[in-house]
Amino acid sequence: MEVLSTDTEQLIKDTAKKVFFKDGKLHATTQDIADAAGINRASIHYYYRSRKLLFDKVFAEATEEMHVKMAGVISQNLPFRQLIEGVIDAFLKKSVEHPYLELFLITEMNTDPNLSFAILSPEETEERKKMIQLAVEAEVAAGTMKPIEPEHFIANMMSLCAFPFLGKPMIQKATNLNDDGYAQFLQERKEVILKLLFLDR
Amino acid sequence: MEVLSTDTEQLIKDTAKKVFFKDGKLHATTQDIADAAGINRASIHYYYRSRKLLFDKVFAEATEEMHVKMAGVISQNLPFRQLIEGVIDAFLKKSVEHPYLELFLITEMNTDPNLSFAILSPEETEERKKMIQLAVEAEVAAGTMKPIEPEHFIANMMSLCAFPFLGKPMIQKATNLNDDGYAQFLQERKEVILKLLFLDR
Amino acid sequence: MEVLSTDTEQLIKDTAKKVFFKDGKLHATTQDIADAAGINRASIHYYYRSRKLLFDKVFAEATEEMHVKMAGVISQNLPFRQLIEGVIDAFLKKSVEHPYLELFLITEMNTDPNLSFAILSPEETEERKKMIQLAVEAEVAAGTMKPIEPEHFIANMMSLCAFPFLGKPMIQKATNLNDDGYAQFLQERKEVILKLLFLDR
Amino acid sequence: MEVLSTDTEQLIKDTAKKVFFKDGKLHATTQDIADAAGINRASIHYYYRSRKLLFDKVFAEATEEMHVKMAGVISQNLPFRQLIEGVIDAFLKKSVEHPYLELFLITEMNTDPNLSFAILSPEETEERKKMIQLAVEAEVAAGTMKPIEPEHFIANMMSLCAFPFLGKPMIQKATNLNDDGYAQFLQERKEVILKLLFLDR
DNA sequence: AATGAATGAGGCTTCATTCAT
DNA sequence: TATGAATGAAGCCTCATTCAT
Repeated sequence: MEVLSTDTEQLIKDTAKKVFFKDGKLHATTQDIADAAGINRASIHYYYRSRKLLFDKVFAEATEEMHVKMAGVISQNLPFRQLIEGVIDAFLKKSVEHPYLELFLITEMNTDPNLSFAILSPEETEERKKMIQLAVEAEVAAGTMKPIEPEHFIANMMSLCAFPFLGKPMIQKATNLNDDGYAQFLQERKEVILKLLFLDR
Repeated sequence: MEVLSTDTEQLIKDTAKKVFFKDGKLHATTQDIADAAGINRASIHYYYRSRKLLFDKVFAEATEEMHVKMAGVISQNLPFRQLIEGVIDAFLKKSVEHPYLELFLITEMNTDPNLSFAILSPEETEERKKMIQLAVEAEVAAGTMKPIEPEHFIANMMSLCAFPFLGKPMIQKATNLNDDGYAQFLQERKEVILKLLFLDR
Repeated sequence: MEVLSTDTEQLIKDTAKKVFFKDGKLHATTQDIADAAGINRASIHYYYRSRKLLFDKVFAEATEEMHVKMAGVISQNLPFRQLIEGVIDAFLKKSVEHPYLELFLITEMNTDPNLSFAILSPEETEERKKMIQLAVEAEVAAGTMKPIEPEHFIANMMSLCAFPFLGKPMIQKATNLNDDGYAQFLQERKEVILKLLFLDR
Repeated sequence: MEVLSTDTEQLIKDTAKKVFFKDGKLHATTQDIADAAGINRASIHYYYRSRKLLFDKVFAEATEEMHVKMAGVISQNLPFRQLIEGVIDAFLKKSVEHPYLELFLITEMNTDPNLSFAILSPEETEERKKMIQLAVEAEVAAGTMKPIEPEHFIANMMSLCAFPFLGKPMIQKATNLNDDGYAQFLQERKEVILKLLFLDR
C-alpha cells in the first residue's frame, strides 16, 4: 500500500534534475524542490543529508549521463565525420532534456575552480586533439574543410551546440522566434552546424 | 592603468561589475562586494539603498555599455561584411571586460521573462532579418556563403562569440589550454569566426 | 490557572500579547518575544512569516476580544443604566488582562489614520449618540444626571476607564499607591465611575 | 551673516519636541527630526552627542515646563476650588501644545521603571492627599461633592484631562467628530470636567 | 559650526538543517 | 519511511554614531 522508499528517493533526484537543469532555476531552494516533487522538505535531508550532497549527486549523474552518451559515440572508433556527427547529435539530444546543465558547470567551476568533471584526462585530450588535427588536414586536402586548429574546432562545436540552449531567451529576443518556432529552430541545428563545419554539406 | 575611483560610490559600482560580470560570481553577497572593494558593507546601502538596486544599476549600465557599442557599429549603415565584422569585434571586445554578462542576462530572463533589454524592437528585428536574408542571398550568388536562414546566422554569431567567454573553464578542460594559451586563443576568435561564416576568408 | 498552550504557535501568540498589551513594551523585538516565550526567534517566522504579521494577528485578536465582549453587552438591549454599567464592567475586566491595548490603538492610528477598528459604523455611532441623548434627558428630568452632551459622556467614560490602566505608573507616582494598593484601587473604579456619572449612586 | 549656532541648537530641540510630543511620533529617528528641522543629521550629534541625550533633554524640558506651570498654580496656596480649576486649566493648556507627552511618560516608565519624574516627593504627595481629603470632606458637608477618596479624585482628574488628548483618534471614532468638531470639543472640556467633579457647577 | 562620508550594532528574514515522533 | 516542528547560520537592511574636513 505504501509507496516504495526508493520511489521517493528517485522522485527527489528526478525533480531536482528537472528544476535545476531543465527549468534553469539556479537558485532553487530545497523547499522549491520539495514543492515541485510534492513531498516534505525534510525528506530531502533524510535521503541525501544535505542540499549540497543532493546537488552534487544529480549534477554528477547528469554530467555522467552525458559522458556515457559521448563515450558511447567515441568508443565506436568511428571515422571522423561520423564521430563529429554523433557527438553533435548526442549533445543536442541531451540538451533537449537538460538545456541548462552547462550553466551549472560554468557557475560551479567559477565557485570552485578545482572542480573536476572532465570526460577525458589531459593525456587523452592531447591525443584527441592530434586525431582532430590529422582528420582536419585530410579534409583540407580533400577540399572539404578550411584549415583550423583543433582548439578552435572544439570550441566551435561546443559553442554552436550549447549556446542555443543556454541562451534561448536571448536568441529568441534577437530572432523574434516564439516557443514553437524555437523548438523547430533547435531541430534544424544539427544540419546547420554540420553545414558550417564541413564545406561539402 | 588602474581605474581611478575618486569616490566610494564609483568604487562600489566598479567592484560590483567586476565581481558579477568579470569573475562571474552569480551568488556574490553584499559582504563579498564590500570585501572586494575594501569598504564597509553598510556603505553599499548608504549609496545604493539595497543589493537589488545596486545590482539593477550595474546590470543596466553594463548592458547599456554593450548596447551603445553595438548601436555605434549598426548606426554606421555599413555594408554587410563590415557590419558583421564590426559586431563581432564589438562583442569580443566588451566580452574581454565582462565575459559573464550574458550569464546574468540568462538567469535574469529566466527569473523574469518580461525583462526587456532588447537593442532592437520586434519591428526592427524583422527588418534586420530581412536585410540579412538579402545579404546572404547576394553572398550565396557570389559563392561566398552557403544558404542559411537569418535566425541561424544570428544564433551562430552569438554562440561563436559568447560561449568561449561564458564557457571558458569548460573549453579549457576540453582543449588543455592554460590561461595564457586561452588569452591567445580568444585573440584568434575573430578571424576564426569570420572564416567560418564566409567561404572566402 | 495558567493558560495551557499545547503548541508553540499558541504560546507565541500568548507571549506576544503579554509582552505588547500587558507589559506595554511598544518596542519589543522578535528576540524579546522569543526570549519571553523561551523559544528560538526563527520559530516566530516559522509560524507567522514576519513580525508585522504576528503583531497584526495578536492586535486584531485582542481588539476582537474586546469588541466581542462589548457587543455581548450592547446586543442585550439593556436599559441605559444597565448598559453603561455593563460597558464599564466589560472595559475594566478586559483592561485587567490587556491594560496597554489602547496604547497600541493610539500609536497604530497615528501611524495609519485609516486603520479601521471601530465597533460601530458611523451610522450606528450616530444612532447610539441619539440614544444616549434621550436617556440623559430622561435622567436629567428625573434629577439623576446633569445635562451633558453625548460626545462628552462617551469621552468621560472612555477616559475614566482606560487611563488608570494606561497611566498606571503616572497615577502611582501621584498617589503613592504601591502595586497591591493599586490593584485594590482598580477594583474600586467601577463604583467610583458610576458614582461620578450618576447623581443617585 | 551666519546663523548663530545657538539657533540651530534651539531649532533641534524645538523640532524634536514637536515631532515627539505634538505629532506623537514615538518611533521618530534622528533622520526624521533632522528632516523636520531642515538640517543635517550629524548636527544633532554635534550638539547633543546622542539621540538618547537629545530625547532626555527635550523630555526633561517638556515635563519641567509642565511642572513649572503646575507649581505656579500650586504655590499660590489657592483655595481648593481655585486650585483644582487652575490645575485643570494648566493641564489642558499644556496638552494643546504637547498632547502626546504622557504617551512618552508611559512608555518611558515601562522601559525603565526607575525613571523618576515626580513633581512632588512622596512626603509632599501624602500631604497633598490629606489636604484633598479635608477639602472633600468640607465640600461633602456643604452638599457640593459626593464622598471620594483622594486617590480616585486625583486619578479622575488626570484621566479626564489627559485621555482626550492621548486618545484623540479613538474618541473621534467613537463620537463621529471631525477635526474641527474635536477642537471645539476640547475647548469645552474644562467646564465639563468641573461639572463632573462638583455638584454645584 | 556644520556636513558628507563611512561604520558598528542590532534588527528582520530566509534557508538549510536537525530533532522527535 | 516520512514529516511537522524547531533551530543556527547567514543574509539584507536600518539606524545611531563617528570621522574627516
